[in-house]
Amino acid sequence: MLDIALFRNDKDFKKLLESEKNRFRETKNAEETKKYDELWKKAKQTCEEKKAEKNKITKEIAELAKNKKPIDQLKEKSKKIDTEIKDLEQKQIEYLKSRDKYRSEVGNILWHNTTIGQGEENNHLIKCCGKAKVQKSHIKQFKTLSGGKMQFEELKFNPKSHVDIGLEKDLFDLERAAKISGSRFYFLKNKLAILHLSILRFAIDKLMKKGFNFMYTPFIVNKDTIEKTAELSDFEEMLYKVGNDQFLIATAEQTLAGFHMDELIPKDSLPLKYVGLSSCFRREAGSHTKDTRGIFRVHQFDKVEQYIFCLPEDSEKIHNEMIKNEEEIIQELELPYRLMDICSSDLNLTAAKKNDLEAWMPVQGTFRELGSGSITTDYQTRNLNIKYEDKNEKFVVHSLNCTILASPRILTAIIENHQTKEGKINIPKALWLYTGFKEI
RNA sequence: GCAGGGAUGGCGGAGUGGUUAACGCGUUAGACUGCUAAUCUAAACUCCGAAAGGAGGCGAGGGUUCGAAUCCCUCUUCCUGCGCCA
Repeated sequence: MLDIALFRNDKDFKKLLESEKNRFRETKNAEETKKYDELWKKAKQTCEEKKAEKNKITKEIAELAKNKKPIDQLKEKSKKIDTEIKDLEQKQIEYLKSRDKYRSEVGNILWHNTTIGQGEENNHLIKCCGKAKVQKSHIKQFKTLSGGKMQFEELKFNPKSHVDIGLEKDLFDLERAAKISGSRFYFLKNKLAILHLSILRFAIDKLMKKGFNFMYTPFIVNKDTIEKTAELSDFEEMLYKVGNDQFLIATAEQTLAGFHMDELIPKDSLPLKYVGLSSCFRREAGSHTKDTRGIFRVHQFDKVEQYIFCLPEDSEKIHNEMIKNEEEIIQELELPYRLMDICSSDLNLTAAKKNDLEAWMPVQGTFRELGSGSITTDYQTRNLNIKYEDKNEKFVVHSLNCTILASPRILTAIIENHQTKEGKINIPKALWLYTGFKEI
C-alpha cells in the first residue's frame, strides 16, 4: 500500500487523487483513508495521555513499595484508569483497521509516462518485433493491431490451432485431465512435455548468465505473506486456499517478494536480482468463457519470473532491462510479438506502470499476452517491510517484477507460429541443445 | 508424529517481577594526529508530535499483576535426538 505520509501532506494528496482519477477510479478510498487516519491520530493521542498517567502512578507505586509504604490507594486509581484505556484502545484499533482497509484499495501512483486511458483499446503500442505469419483473411486486422509497423508474410496454408495439432500428434490429453482433475487441466505428453522442460531450463540459463540468482520457490505460502503480496480481488478470482490458512501461489512473484520480508538490506548489495521458477495456480474465476479450449489459459502452469529489489532511483532503468531480457528470450524463440504500455484504467493497484509482451497468434489472428513487467515502486515492499539504510536513515526499497515466460502458454505460440505446411512443428534453434530434437 | 531446548536492536549477546534492555562488533557524524588507520566523543527500534514530550517494542496473540523480556496459556518458527518417508 501507499505511504500514509502521502495522505497527510496536501500537495501529495492532490497528486494521489489525480492518480486515482487517471485510473478512472473513485477517490472515495483515498478520502476515507485520510478521514480515518485523522480519527485514529486523535484517538491515539487521548489514549496515550491516559497511559502516561497510569505509568506515572506505576512509578510512584514502585517508589513506595521500595520504602515499604502502603500502596493500596494508588492501586485502586490505577485499576480505574485501566478500564478507560481499554475502551480508548478498542476505538483506536478500529480506526486504524478502517484506515488501512481503505488505504489498501488505493492504487499505486501512476508512473510519469504511463499511458492514461480507459479500456484495453487505449493500450499504447510501443514496438513490434519479428516477422509474423498472417492468414490472408487476417491481414487487415494484423495491420491495425501492429500499427502497420510489423513485418509479415502471408501464410500459404491454413494453419491449425494448437489444440488440433496437439491432439493429432498426441502431445497432450485434455479429456482425461478434465476427468481426473477438472476443466483447464492437462497432461503434456511426449515431445511436448520435453519441450516444456527445455524451455524453462533455457530461460533460467539465460538469466543466470545475466547475473540473476536462480530460485526454485515454495508453491504454498501462509496467510501473512499472501496478504502482503496479493490484492483483495485476487482472493476472490485467483487464489486457491489450501489447508487452514495457506494459499497456493499464483506466481513466484509472491514468494520472491516475500523472500526478504522484514529485512534491512545493505545499500551496496542492491539491486538484488532473482529469477524464480515455480508452478503457478489460478482459479480463473470470472473467465469461464475465455480460452476454454486447449492449454492457453489453465489452472496450473510453470513460470520463470524475474524479481528485483532496487534503489528508488533505479526503478525505471531496471524495468527497461527486465523487459529487454524478456524480449531477448522471445526473440530467440523466434516468436513475432508486440510490446504494449498498459493504460491506466487496466493497471492492477500494485503497478505504477505495466508493459505486456504479446505474441502474434496466426490461427486466432490476434496478439495474445505472453508475459508482463511492472514498476511497483515501494507498494509491495512497504507491506513486506523491506528497507535499506543510508546514512543511518531507513528507506523502503523498491521492487519490480517481469515475466520471462510461462509454459504451457508459450507452447501454444510456438506450436501455432512454427508449424509447417507438412504438419510438423519446427523447434527454434536456441532450444535444440535442450530438447535433443529439431522438430515434432 | 514424539521428547527436549531456543527465538532479545544491523549482527552477536546479557538480563528470572520494579523506574533508563547491559556489553561487544559493525554503521553514521564529529574531534584529533600526515591519512580513509588508531584513539576519543556522540548518534541510531517503531508510532504520534513543528517541538517539548509521550506511547508502544524483547517471535505472534492472549492472560495474571499497580507493574512482565522475566510468570501462565495458545500459536508460529528454528535447533537436537527418536520415529516415519520420496
